[in-house]
Amino acid sequence: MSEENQYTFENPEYRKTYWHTCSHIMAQAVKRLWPEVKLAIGPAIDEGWYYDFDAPFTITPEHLEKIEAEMKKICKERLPLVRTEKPREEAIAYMEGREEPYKVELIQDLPLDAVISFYTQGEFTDLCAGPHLDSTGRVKGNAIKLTNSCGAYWRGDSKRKMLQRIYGIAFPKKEELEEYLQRIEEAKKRDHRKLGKELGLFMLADEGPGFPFFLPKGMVLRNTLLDYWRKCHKRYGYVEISTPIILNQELWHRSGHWDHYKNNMYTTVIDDVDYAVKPMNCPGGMLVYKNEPHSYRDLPLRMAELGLVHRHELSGALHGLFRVRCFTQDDAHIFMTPAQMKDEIKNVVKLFDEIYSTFGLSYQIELSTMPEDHMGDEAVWRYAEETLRTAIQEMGKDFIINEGDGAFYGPKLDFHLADSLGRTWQCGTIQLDFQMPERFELEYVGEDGEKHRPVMIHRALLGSIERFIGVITEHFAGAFPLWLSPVQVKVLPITDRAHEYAREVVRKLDEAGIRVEGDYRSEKLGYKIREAQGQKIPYMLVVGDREAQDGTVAVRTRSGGDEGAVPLEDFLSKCLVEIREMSRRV
RNA sequence: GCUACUGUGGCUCAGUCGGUAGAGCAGCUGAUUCGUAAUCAGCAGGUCGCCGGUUCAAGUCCGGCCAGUAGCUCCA
Repeated sequence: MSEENQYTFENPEYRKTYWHTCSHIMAQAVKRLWPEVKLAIGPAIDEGWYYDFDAPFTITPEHLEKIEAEMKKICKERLPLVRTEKPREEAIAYMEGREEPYKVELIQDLPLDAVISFYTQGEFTDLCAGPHLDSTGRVKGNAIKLTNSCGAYWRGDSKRKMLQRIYGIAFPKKEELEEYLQRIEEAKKRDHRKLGKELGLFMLADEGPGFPFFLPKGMVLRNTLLDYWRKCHKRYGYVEISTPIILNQELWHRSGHWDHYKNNMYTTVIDDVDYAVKPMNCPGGMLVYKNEPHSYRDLPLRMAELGLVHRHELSGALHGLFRVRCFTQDDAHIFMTPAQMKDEIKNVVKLFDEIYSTFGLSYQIELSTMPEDHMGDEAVWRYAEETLRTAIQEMGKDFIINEGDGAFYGPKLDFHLADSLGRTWQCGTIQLDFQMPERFELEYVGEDGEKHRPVMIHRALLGSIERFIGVITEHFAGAFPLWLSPVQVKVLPITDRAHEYAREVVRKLDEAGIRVEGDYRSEKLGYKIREAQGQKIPYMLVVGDREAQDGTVAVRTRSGGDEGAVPLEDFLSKCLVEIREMSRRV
């Protein structure tokens, strides 16, 4: 990092320091206004900071305004921030004296040899490792915005007290703050819930919270996506199966799901026998594998399934298509010999890369390791984790480690994609599983004529079809590439005289396999364009007397406007090329 | 599930201090035939999320439930 760059806002380290100091200023403001409020923690985050408080009243937007005003004052006071260190007992006594029980708990939980440091600004002192700006005067008081307040559990533990969290953001210049807030507003317009409604893609009903309905246009999108998915999977050597949605409870006991996942499972009774609705597809896949004997020559055996699963998610977790209670996983179970593992993982990642890049999506990989609630012994887990790690390292991929976040049957690589507001959602996942083959006693006959146990990969690429459609809706802001657009071309006759020719254009495009509609209403051209534009239809073909005469169409794109008249045949062939190439041009 | 907030025609939203609901768009009908982002007129459409309470009177106040939103927890 160059010297002059060190103290600019572009430097992420400096930015974090700036926001961390803001969080202290906010806590100081809160303590000045309401001394009875207790302090919990207040770190800088990727965009801004938050601070958790235990307040005897509900924090409302009016409170936030008062806090902002007080923060402005503190900035003007130019209070120097001074670091001090205290020995453990003294530190505890100090925070006890200040009646800050949460701080006392934090200090008590620090390792015995930890350096315990404090930062003081004026009358306010907080337990903090730092670093900080040297003065509250370095923070621009009128470029601070407290964005919202909400509940948050103390130490992230849902069994402990719920505190009140205030989120804030700040910039060195007021214009930058306004620009940031503007950007958030723009991003909200791309929300897939809003676009899904406007574009007629999907709906949710009170009669089934978390159970999405697909509307005709959404169904075209979904089917087109799946056609593409099937083509790719065939090329990568997958076969496709389908397994039942409901299977008996004995099976779920055998798979381990009952022990580890029953809180999220829907159950039913058929002829006095207990059944469960599948929350995952694997047990069905195991039964298919066991349906016939396998030779090492068959491996790796890649069995894909577009499996509809149901999971009882907490009501507060539901979120449009991103978090639902029933969804279709583009699942696959790959059975292989231990020696094939690493190559097969790479093969899966290669397929992921191909499909994600078709949409222009970038991802972040997380390696999730053994959770507390797991099956199987640790050595096997560590071996599986190591295999996943080396496979992606050898492919030159970056990843972060998510300690203890694996599935109960094995570690996994998760592929996270971002939504319009930068929140990331797990889509793809590659999970290595030594447990399930054991539990289901899967076998294959090896070269040596002996029976061996295969290893298994569970993987989902899009993750959930629903979630993925939500992600690409936001990614494209509803303006899907031509090949994916529910309606690819809209023909707009200018007057009734052009209707006959318009119908001919529609027929020709339709026969060529283009998804085309005509707008024969008695409305002005501008009105029809406005509506087609709002529906983000890639191509509008304006046809009037001139076009009917010449056998042409006046092409208008949703992004570039009027492109002039071309012969219908020329438009059609260009269109077909664009679809075939799955271009992301428009 | 937790904390807070929100819920008015298909959509977006008004509705003051409690006095019995309003607009624009969409829809329908008619007129208009108009060349690149909204033609005009008329009509129709709401037990104000649901249940209960307070009151002479509740969209409005109170309670409970349901659903949604933000975040937490959890997760594809």
